[in-house]
Amino acid sequence: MPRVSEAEKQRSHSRILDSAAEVVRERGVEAASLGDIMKAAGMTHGGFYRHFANKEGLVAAAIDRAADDVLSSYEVRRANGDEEAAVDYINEYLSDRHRLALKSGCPLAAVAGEALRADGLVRTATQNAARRTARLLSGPSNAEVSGDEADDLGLATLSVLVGTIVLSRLARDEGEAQCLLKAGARTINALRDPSDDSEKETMYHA
Amino acid sequence: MPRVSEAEKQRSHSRILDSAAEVVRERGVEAASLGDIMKAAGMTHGGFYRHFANKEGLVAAAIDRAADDVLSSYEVRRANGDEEAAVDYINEYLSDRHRLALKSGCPLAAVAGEALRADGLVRTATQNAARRTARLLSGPSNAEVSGDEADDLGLATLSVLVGTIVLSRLARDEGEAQCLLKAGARTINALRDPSDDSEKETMYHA
DNA sequence: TGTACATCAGTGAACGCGCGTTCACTGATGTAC
DNA sequence: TGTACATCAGTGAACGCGCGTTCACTGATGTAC
Repeated sequence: MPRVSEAEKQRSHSRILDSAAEVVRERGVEAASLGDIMKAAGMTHGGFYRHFANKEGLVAAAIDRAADDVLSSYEVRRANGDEEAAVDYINEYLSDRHRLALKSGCPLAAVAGEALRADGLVRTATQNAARRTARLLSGPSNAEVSGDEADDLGLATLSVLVGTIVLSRLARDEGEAQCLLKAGARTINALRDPSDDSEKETMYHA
Repeated sequence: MPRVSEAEKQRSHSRILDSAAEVVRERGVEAASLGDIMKAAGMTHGGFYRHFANKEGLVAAAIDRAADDVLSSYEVRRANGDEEAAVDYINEYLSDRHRLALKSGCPLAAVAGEALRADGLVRTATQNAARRTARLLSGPSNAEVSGDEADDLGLATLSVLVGTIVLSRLARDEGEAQCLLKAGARTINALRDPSDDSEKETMYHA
């Protein structure tokens, strides 16, 4: 069959990336084999190196792609001044749908545990995903609220989201999973809700 | 050299378990090889099967052991009515020492990301570690506070701890790591501090 | 517009490697008398 | 208390397996004339 047109090659490239973004999230970085990824992309393993330098390069690109998949639309909304973007992201994040959809969910929740031991491209890609997500979740900064404080809210929210979804996926039954998701939502309310009288509330009555 | 006395065998068993508890937390479940674990225990790989049925059995036992290492003393304090046990555990958990001590730290933070994809003994051992930790962190239940609500506080706190430490270990520099740890501490204060006026405060003025 | 040819995307066999596991072996341990 | 012997903890070579990676090959694509 080969060779194939340049347009076809780009489509192959996309299919490999999409496939990797799913398989890496579903199985984890190490357990995701190039053979499985290529098979899911409808190709054989030998063609892989026409598209990526090595597995590390693919995984890093796949994490970027996964982050795009889950974040882009919310980032656009927020950039357009939609103040509900973060809230909607949080609600989707703590949903049953997300808990059960490992392969199409947040890449941080799927690979952070491995990435913290990695270096090079995979670590960097995961750090970037964390930064983007924290930024999406950060509070508005203005005259009363420094950028640092706003960033802190993003990091705090992200920590709750990641910890909650990871533990809910580990839970031994549905009930425990539901408890965790609800507890996470309550924690984030305590963190972000203006009715909270902690120091952070000042961020929200601008 | 072989054979070796029964007492010596027990010591070997302990060394393997200790070694596994460290290597599994440091490298992760999959990346922790029996060869490395046995070498760190001062033995060769062939002797392993006199002690454990297979790698899965060792890893599960190692997670139990790691949970004992980090939890036991706090569990004893709490069982003896020491109300500071949970607070001390939280402070230790969100410390730089813990962030940098992956191999002697909380096994959940080290393996939860892998365990959520596992089944069998490894998943169960990790779930047990989560339950024990959540219980340690749960609020006191009494006439005013149901056991469920107390448990919820434990799960909520645990989610914050795990999410925070995982992300702080992934952080790209010291500053970001510090921000995360501090943000986690603040979140937990908002969750547990009596000065918080959210519904959960009632747990604390008994 | 055809023709000749270099390029290169994709195939599938092959590679070395490290893994978990098995096994024949050794010799001190524990036991039966 | 000694002696003879079965047990078995630990060794190190060997196993099959799946992995990431390499490579000779194919034949449609893209290009030069």
